[in-house]
Amino acid sequence: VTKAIAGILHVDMDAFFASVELLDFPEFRGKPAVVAPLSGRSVVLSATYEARALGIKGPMPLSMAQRLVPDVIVMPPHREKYTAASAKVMAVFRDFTPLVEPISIDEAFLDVRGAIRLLGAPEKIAQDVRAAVFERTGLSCSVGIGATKFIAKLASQACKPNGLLVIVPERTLEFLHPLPIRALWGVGPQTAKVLERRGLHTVGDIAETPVRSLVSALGESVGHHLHELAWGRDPRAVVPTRETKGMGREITFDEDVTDVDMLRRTLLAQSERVGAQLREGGFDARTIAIKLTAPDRTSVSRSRTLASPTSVSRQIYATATELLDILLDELGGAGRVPVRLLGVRAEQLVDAGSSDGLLWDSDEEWRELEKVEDAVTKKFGRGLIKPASLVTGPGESEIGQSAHGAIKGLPE
DNA sequence: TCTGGGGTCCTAGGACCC
DNA sequence: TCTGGGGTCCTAGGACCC
Repeated sequence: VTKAIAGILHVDMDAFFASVELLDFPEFRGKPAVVAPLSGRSVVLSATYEARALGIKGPMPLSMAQRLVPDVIVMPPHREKYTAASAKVMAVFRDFTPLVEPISIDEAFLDVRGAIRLLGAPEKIAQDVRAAVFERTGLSCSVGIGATKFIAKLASQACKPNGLLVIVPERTLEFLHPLPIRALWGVGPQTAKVLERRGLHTVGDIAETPVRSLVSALGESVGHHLHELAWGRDPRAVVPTRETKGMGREITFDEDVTDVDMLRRTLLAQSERVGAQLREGGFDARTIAIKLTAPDRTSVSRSRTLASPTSVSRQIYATATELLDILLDELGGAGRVPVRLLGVRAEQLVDAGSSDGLLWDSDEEWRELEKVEDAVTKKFGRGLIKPASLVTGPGESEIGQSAHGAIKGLPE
């Protein structure tokens, strides 16, 4: 056991999407503004601190935010800009230590314990990181420092925005125990309800509760984990690379959809994207899953493990659409099931090339595709796939292009 | 006009194998 | 003919994170 040093940094960008947009729209600076798509069931993806001060927060429905602040500025999202800004920021982090673990598009852990002799105390490093991020991107961030990932993360939450906070090991419990249970990583609305019912309100309450009663209430894994966190213990290391477990696409329709052709068309477009993403990452998927939610937001999923892994979009689609047919039958029959959300996921990824998946589609699949295309074109007056979904680039092999050609060429 | 989309991890039952 | 227990895979569902 090494001596505890507060040498883990958690860097969290401030109001990331909104701040990136403000680089392009400086006239909105200082005003309540949010990033949200302009679709029917949109939620707020990011809000400036001026908007938060007026009560807008988190993934709140846009309609609610607009009711709260009628003149709130709504900026539509631009994912590519956030991806690019994120890459820049992560690159800055790697100038300070190779031990950078991105945990989302706008957050990362940095283990700087090995850089202290070279770059100075963690607090000094954190200031330098903040300055470098601002210099290279014009964006501000907050940095929490602690002896563990969890404490570092809590510290960054506590000093937002544009802040820096060190929690030294000797004062960890003093900082930790008064916090509400929701502050614990892994305590969401459901777990909080269970704990509150038992009279546990603060992290200190959890710490005082015997592990066995936490385990009996929450299960083996969560029970133990929370008890450890409540004592500031978190053995998880900062891991720079993690393997991808799965990838998927899903969409919530503006209005519930019962039309089967529309559902299939959606699965086809999603399968295209998932296939392209698999090929880009050099993966084949062993398992294909679909997910569907009803208007009341209950969700069901069906999955199938394939005889041989694939990254071929049309194979993904063929599996997905079969699963959809099965599911619709179970739920009341095709054309009679209103669908709020539909999605496809590829799971159990293996390295492409380690498998002997089919490269080309069968005549049967072609005919199936043609039928769908015809039906959809008749119904909606346009083809299956919007040009935007035909991603080209390094990930798009001859397979993707064959799909491209097939779809563009239909119907002749 | 009250709830998105990208993920990860855990649990639990049944099948199957040894 | 009867029998236990452990391990692994598959499937479905749920909670959580940002």
